[in-house]
Amino acid sequence: MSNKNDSRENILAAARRLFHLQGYHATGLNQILKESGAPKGSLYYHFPEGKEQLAIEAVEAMAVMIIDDMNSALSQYKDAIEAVQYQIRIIAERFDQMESLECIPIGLLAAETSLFSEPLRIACKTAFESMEATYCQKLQESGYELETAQRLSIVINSMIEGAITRSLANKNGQPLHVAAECIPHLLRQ
Amino acid sequence: MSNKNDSRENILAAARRLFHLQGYHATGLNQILKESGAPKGSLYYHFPEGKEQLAIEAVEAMAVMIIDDMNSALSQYKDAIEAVQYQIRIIAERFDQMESLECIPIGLLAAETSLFSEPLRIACKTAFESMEATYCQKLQESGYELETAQRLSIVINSMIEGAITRSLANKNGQPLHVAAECIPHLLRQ
DNA sequence: GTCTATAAGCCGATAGAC
DNA sequence: GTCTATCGGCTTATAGAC
Repeated sequence: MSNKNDSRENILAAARRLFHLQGYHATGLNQILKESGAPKGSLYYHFPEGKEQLAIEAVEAMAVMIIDDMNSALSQYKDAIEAVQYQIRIIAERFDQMESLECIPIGLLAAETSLFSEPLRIACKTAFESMEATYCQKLQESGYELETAQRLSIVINSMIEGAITRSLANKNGQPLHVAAECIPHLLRQ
Repeated sequence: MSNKNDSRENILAAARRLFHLQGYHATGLNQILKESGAPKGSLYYHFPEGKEQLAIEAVEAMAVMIIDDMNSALSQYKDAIEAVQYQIRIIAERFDQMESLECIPIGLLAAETSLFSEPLRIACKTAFESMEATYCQKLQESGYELETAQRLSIVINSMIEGAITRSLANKNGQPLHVAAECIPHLLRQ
């Protein structure tokens, strides 16, 4: 009863972490099982559709985590421009210290799997839309009209995802810092 | 003599195409060889360091191709803002028609391999820098100061990479079209 | 429900014939 | 230089004991 949930949750937590860090194709089920401590039979009992189902649930869990972090950053400033800048700078500093790079973009999974698995593509798309809805709400609270806020949310999200990838290649947070500097120009329109 | 180059070039061309379309870990050497028609022995003769070397050279070849496309798009308009918008819209239309999605972002390879292979990370970083230098030159020709042009080039590149990924998840070019609309606000500063 | 043993196939890489 | 046969290890997935 509680064991069931524990086992399932352990597998899912390891999957979320590893898929987020390494991507879909670089992460093997054996690695996930080793890290979670569960045996292979459990995985297929809890996730009968195998790796694809596990990845879909992992993406959903990532989105919850990311949006949680976003909200706690965005709530630090009332003004949307300052809030988004602050959120980007928090991510940038992680790259400067090359610590806890667990937050590699969901975009990696999206790009890897969009032409490969339709259900996974939908899961990534839904995750992106939830993230954008979070920006959208903050922008509306700062006085932007719904339609403008929606368009800007997509651009902010794209820019951050791209800047994270760029920062990975750079091995520092500079591209993210530059992105943060541009937010005022992007949002004052 | 010419056979040698043919074989090598065939392998490299297939590698470039497949890595660009599927990413590093999803692409097997067997698939590359099958597509290029070469046997496995040839691959290790021409690329003695194996898959990693092949991917590095493939990334370099991708960058050349991409920059070529960029230049022919950017040269259509004298004004940098219009030129970049035009370039983005060309990519967006490919996604609208879901055709020739060979141009999946280099960011996929960068994100996949940055924490995995240092030489590959450097190759991706260098590719990004070449792309940014191309934007930078166009911006300088439109009157931007060097330092401003450099910062903006990184942001443009990040935004496009992110918007391509976002468009992949969306299965249409809308995020790229929205990004193109934002270019004037980003560049009028 | 939990776990093990194993299947069937692909991976990157290599040895060695020609 | 070109090509084939093969290695050891990994992959996802399953069958079946407990």
